[in-house]
Order: sequence, then C-alpha cells, then structure tokens
Amino acid sequence: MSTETEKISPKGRHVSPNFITEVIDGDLQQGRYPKVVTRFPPEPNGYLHIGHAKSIALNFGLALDYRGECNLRFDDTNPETESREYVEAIKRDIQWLGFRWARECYASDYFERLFECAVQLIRDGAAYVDSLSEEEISTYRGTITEPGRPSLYRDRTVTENLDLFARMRKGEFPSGAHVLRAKIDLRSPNMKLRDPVLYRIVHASHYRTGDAWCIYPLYDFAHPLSDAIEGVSHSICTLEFENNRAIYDWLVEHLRGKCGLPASPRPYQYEFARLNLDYTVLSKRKLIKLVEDGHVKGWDDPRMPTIAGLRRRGVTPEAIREFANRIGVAKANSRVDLATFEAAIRDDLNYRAPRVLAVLRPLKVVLTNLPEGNVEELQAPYWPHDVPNEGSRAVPFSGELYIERDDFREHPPKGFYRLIPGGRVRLRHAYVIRCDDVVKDAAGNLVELRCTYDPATLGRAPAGGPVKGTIHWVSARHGVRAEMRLYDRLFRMADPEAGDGDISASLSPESLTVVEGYVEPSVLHDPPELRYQFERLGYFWRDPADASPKRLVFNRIVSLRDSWAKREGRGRV
RNA sequence: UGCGGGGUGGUCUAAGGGAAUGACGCCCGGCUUUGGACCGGGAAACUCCAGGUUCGAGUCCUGGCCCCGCAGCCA
Repeated sequence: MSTETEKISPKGRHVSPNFITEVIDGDLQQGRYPKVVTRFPPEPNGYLHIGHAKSIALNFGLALDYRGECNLRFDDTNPETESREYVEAIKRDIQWLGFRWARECYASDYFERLFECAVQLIRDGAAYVDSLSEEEISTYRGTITEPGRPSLYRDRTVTENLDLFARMRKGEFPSGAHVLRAKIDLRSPNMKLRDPVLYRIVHASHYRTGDAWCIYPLYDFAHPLSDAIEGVSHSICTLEFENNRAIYDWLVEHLRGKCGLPASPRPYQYEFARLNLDYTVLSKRKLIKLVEDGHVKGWDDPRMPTIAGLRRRGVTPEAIREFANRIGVAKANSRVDLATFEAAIRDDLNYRAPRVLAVLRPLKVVLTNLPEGNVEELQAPYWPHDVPNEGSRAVPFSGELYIERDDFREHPPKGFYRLIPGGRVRLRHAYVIRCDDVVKDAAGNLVELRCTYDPATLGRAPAGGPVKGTIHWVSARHGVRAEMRLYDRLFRMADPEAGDGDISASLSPESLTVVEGYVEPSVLHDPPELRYQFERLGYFWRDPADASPKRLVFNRIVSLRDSWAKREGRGRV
C-alpha cells in the first residue's frame, strides 16, 4: 500500500513521520486539498530562536515533502511592540536556515479585509462593541469555575454597533475606550469562548501601515482569517493555543465564503509541543531580559539560543535542521537533553571541519637536543583516516613548543597517559618526546618542561615500546596568538524556569571563559569562515564580529566528546 | 477543579489489536599518531495505576492518579 507521500518523496524526507503528517496523508487521500499550504507566522517583535527553528523546519519541511508551499507571514497586529528591524532579522534567519517561502505575507496587509469581516460579524449579530473597562471585562468574564456575566452593552443593536465600530476606526475614541467582541458564550467552560475581544483601539502608529489605523485586530481574530485568506490547509501552532482553536473554528465557519474568503477548503489548526532545551530558556520575554540586563552581550551573543547567536557561535544550518529532525514532533510536553543538540552539531562538523593544532592554555616545552633556531616543516594531513577528504599543510616544528597544560601531570592519576616526569608522549604529526626536567619558579609554579625528542620517531614507532598518548602542540616561535572564547551552557540548572522568580540567579558563571592561546600559522591563509577542529579540543571558528586579520578571535562551537574529562569527573573547561 | 491536552528505557521518539522502534546518553570491547571519529556488543520501559473486553491490549472500554494549558484590550 503506498500513500501519496511515499509516491512523492520515497526517501529523504525533511520531516520524519508524526501525527501531523498522518493528518495530511489522510487529507490528501480524501482529496480535501489541492495542495498542502502551511505558514510560519512570527510576530516581528523579537529574534528567532532554536524553538522557532523546530517550527520552521516543520512548516517548511512539510511543504517540501508534500510539494506544497509554506508562506512566511508576519503576525503584525500589535503596533506597540513590532518593528521592521525584526522583520528583516527574521527573514535573514529563515533564509540562513536554508528555507524559502512561497509568499511573504503580513497580517497588516489584510487590515481592510479583516475590518470587513468584523463588520460582517456585526451585521450577523455575532459581534458587538463593548464599552466596559478592561478591568470590568475581566471581572465579567468570570473564572475557571464560575460562568461569566453579560456586559450591559452586549445587546446593542446592529445599527448602534455598526456606528460605534465605524467611529472607533475613525479615531473618535481614545485608546481602550471600546472594544469589539465576538458574541459567543459567556458561560462557556472554555474561557476563550467567553466573548473574546476581536478589536481594540490603539492610537499608535504601525511600522507598516503608519497612522492609517487606530484599531487593531487581535491574534484570535487575525490569525484564522489570515490563514483562510491565504488558502492555508494546515495551520500548525503550539500547545498553548489548543483552547483558541474553538475561536478559530467559530470564526472560519462564520465567515468562510463571505468577505472574499474561500468557502472551501478551509484551514484547520493543529497543535504540537514546543521545544524546551536543557540549560537554556526559550521564551522571548526571558531572552529579552537577558539582553537588557546585560547578562549576555546581545541577541547574537554566542551563548544565546537565538538563531543569530547560534550562527555567530558557528553552528551550521544543517546541524540545526538535523537536530529538529532528531527530536521529532509530538504533543507531549518535553525537555530535550542538551547532548542531543551537541551530538547533531558534532556529527555535522566532524566531516566538514579540517583538523589543525592549537593550544588553549600553553605550557612551554624546550627540546634540549634540538639546536636552537632549527626549524623543520612537517607535513600534516587535515583529515583523519575516517573522513574521506584530502589535503594537508606544513606545520613548523622547532625546539620550543607549547603544549596544553592539561596534558602534563607531575603526579598523574591512574589511567593518565599523557606526559609525566620521565615519561614519553607522541606529539601529534611529529615526534615522540620524553620529559627530563620540570622547571618551576621560586613560588613552586610550573614554568616549563625540558624534554628530548627522538628523531627516529617521525611516522615510526619508537624503539623501547609504544607510547600511550598523543598530544597537540604548537611551535612557540611560529604559533599565532589568539583569543579563545570557550562557551558553555548559559544556565547552571537544566530547567532554569523551574524555580520561582529570577532566572538570573541560575546563570552559569562559566558560560564564557576567555583564554589567550596559540594556533598553528597555517590558519592565516584560510578563508575566515572556515570551521576547524582544534585537535583534541573541539570545533572552533573565527568570531565573525570580533576577529580581524590582525587579531585572531576564535569561538568554540562545541567541545569534543571527552571521555577522559568525564572519567576525571570534570566537565569541559 | 469547569474545560482543553498529555503520560512508552535516563532524554526525545516510533508502534494504531499480533514478538515494544530508532536516536541521544550510559556501560563493555575493538580500532586508532585526536581519550575524537568509526566498528562490535550490552544494560536500560512489566508502555502512570486499577479493573474490563479479547485467543491476544501501549493500542479498545470503565474508573482513578499525576503533569501541562486556559480567567491580556499579548501572541
């Protein structure tokens, strides 16, 4: 038995099967829609984050899988919080993620039509102008356990309502003086159905329509009708809108075939669980606060879960899409392990990042048997044997090197197989060295290591038995100094929103560690956007904002899996 | 508690009356000039609970329990 989908896209789906694809398969089989039309409906009042990426991957992915289309629609019905800057940022982020919309739409383009719809509702006796105060409306709405009571304005005549609504539009009333409400059911057990507000008066200019309007539709009114106008077939949103679906259906059923809205097919709303990711927050409000309170350096701070932040961090769009695919789509509230995201990032970078040598926390090593000034150019492959790419570069080797401080232990724990006093270790792509002396200053601090290298060990096993470890290094004279920004989880707690109150208390002091390190000189000839694996350390790339030809600044995108650190009981550092 | 949703290994997620899937994580082994990657193996869910229907139930029925959402003129 082959479904429509299988015919269209037998393999390599963008969206793995879920409860929504099942609905679509059924709808297509029943011939309910000529094609699948979805939409991604951001409000331009903030930046997109990884949670939005899940929704974007779903909506655009479905359009791709079913050869349908996905519109980008800005839900710009609240002039007080929205701006063109956000529109541009959102468009850039979606494109960067690799998706293309069929049409760029704006709820604000429908304002006139939406107004007509509202008038139609009034004519049908299905909406009325209410003149209660905001507080009164709230009181009259009742509570979860008590039914609401009708406003004394609920029975205004159609003529009166029409007149009032027209005057609202004309600007005869101050902000908040009146609202338009749907006449549904004040006793409904569904709070959303207790005569929801459709329009409010807001004397504020809109970033697109300027001062053409002083009444603006609310989400509950604009959203379903925008879907209908655009011919959306499957309107996908998150779980918190489940109750709003009743309004959605009520409006679409009342107005389909009227005011230029197609009678059929009509759109239906489906809800899925939004993404929660460990050790971060994904609510616009909280993200804004992090920026405003200066806990991070901006929307594109590499610690932020925003698309802009991830992009600057160095995460690729492919990794984000792969992540979205791995976590799936369902209706159960959930919280995704950070490791899932990191694994997707590493899997992507593993085959695209050439390996180079860099040292984060330098410890000097002097090779006593290598004449000073003697420099050898070693040829080092960019790729390990298991990555099917070719290429190599020359790496200068000399008598003074830097190695990682972590790779030497005077008193090694058991299982440590890097450099120890009197011990040997392999220098990656180079020779085996032995540590002869440990030099310390008066205070007892480690200053340098004096070692001898074995010239017979280049590309060959050493005499006297194999060495256990291989460590990375950089020639002291040739290494290029670089600022290394080591990023870690933003919050200390998996669910920063769990406790009550201030999120900032659980911010991790280790979310950013800056060190001054060295990187091999070959990187100076590379394109700046190249992502590397600094061997044994992690994936890095130049910070696109702060790095310059004069000043190298690297961001750690993600560390390597480190089973030694895990065994030692430390996290990444 | 009125209504709407949801509960499957540590974490996500499949399965739609017929031997509980995959991924991440974890453990063991192999390989390795990255303690990475890769390869092999393993532990891990009596599918929230209690009944019922059935030859057979994660799937159907009944009754509970727990979690999330809804009382903005935000979206």
